[in-house]
Amino acid sequence: MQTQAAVPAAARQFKALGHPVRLGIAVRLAREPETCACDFADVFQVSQPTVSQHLRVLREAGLVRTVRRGTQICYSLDDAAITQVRALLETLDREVPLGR
Amino acid sequence: MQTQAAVPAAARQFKALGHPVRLGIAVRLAREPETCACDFADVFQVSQPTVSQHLRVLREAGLVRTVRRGTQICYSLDDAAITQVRALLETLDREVPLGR
DNA sequence: CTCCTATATAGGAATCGTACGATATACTGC
DNA sequence: GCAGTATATCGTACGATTCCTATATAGGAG
Repeated sequence: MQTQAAVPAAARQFKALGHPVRLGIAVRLAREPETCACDFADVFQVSQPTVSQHLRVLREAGLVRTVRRGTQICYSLDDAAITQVRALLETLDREVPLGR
Repeated sequence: MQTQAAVPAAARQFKALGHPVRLGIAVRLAREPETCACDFADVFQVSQPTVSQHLRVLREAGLVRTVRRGTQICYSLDDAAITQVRALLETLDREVPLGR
């Protein structure tokens, strides 16, 4: 039973996803892994430092990984972390299906 | 494809779950539906008004429903909302399983 | 109506989050 | 080395969040 001790860590992850720009970044990374940081500023209409800061929040929550590719840095979702968040959310749900 | 427009609404829900007390309340409500508000103050070691405020955040995010039962007010998770959050999270996950 | 319990709201203090412009760091290519 | 591009960090302003105490509101019992 993870349910008790996992709460603070999971709360940090939910918090990280709790901003439209960061959730938007996550959604985009799901569709297009290894997206480089520079692409987000245009898409979300915020400055480069703001993007960088949001990426840092996601990184510190363990939700994304990075790979340097020459001068640019490419971000991807950390599948293990996403699965973990999903797992907690499933414990909240009594309408279990949705399995796709 | 909900993915685009659903982001701001979902971000609000993630944000609501992004606090240890509120996530803790949600976890507890999953195990014990119709828990009355007064029970939470003891469990989470915060004052009654603080609990009330956290419950308000959850309510305004659409994550919980309330039922008045005499002088006390009982909270339950809104299963539809939880399922919705889960759905968005599944679009982030490539390791689909976990279906229980 | 009065008293008691349960919950919500108001007000305020401390802290955190979010955005920006300016600047620093890191890599590439010459 | 220097110049250019890509990211990160610094500094800072402003608004939001979180928690408390004090107070208001709502319902039940007498």
